[in-house]
Amino acid sequence: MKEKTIDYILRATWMAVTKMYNEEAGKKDSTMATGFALISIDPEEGTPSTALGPKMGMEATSLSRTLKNMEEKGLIERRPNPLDGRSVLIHLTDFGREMREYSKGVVLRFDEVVKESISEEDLQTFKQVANTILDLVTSKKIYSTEKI
Amino acid sequence: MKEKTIDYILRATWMAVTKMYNEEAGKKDSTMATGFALISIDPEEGTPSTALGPKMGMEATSLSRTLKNMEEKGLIERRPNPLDGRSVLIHLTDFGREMREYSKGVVLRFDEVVKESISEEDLQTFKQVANTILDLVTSKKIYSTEKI
DNA sequence: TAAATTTACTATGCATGCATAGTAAAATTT
DNA sequence: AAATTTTACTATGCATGCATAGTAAATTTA
Repeated sequence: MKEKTIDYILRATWMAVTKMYNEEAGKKDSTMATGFALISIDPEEGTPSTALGPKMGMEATSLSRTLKNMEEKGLIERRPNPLDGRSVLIHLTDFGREMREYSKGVVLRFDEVVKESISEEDLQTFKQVANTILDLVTSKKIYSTEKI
Repeated sequence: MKEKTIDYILRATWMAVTKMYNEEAGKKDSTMATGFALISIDPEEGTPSTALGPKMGMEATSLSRTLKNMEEKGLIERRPNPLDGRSVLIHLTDFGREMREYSKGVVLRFDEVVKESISEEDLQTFKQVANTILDLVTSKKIYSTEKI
């Protein structure tokens, strides 16, 4: 049997985690991205949405749609930023705070189980390799940039 | 600065790879999933689509749509399977074979650069950790299964 | 063999990722 | 200060992932 490639393994692993997170979120009629956003929003004060994207690793355009859905679900309110007319401040509702706790629990539980199951040293290697791959890819050193 | 979580790192890395593959495929008006499918199709004889999904790690429903798009692009033909009236056999067109070579090049190039940049030992650890996470997730041992 | 079940797809809907395009406000340049 | 550029969104479209539902053929069961 052929050895699986790095990209295959990365994809399979992330897809499985995605599915698991969406299932856990789905138990409370939520989604993975909503959970990530909830966790990134300050529960006490308004969070500018510009702060959320980089924190979550989500692009502004995807985030905008997620926040719209979250507002429709009653998880957040988008209020104008008095300091900047272009910007919005995200405030959690009580329901949002409740769901934030749930989402944090899901993510923490996963992290705990991973840490129980894999040695600290192997996890460090894993993170370092992933970061190296990320750097290789984002530094655009792999392919030429010309259109063919 | 807080240490990034495993899920964050997995997601960021896979998303970067996805984007890169889609960019490379986009240079020839193709997509990542199409490239993966092309690589999995036998260039010489008809491949039953039941064989493709597991090989690519793609569910039947996603694969079906991808194959439909590929047929519309002229990359493949779907022919009836004389041995089974439910099944289809996927045949590459000449254009499909040409694009298959291109897609293989993209994937191989990535694999080569990764192997040049990361030690064999670290890569093995990376794969092993990813597989452990995959097992943890797919064995459903992380969360209880009740709806709340 | 007839009925029930399983298998192999196909269609469709939602979530989310990226790309592109557009708007309005802020910041910068001239 | 006016013009230009940048920034912070928002809207929308396509690709792809999963879920659900439906169809037809094959297989199994009774």
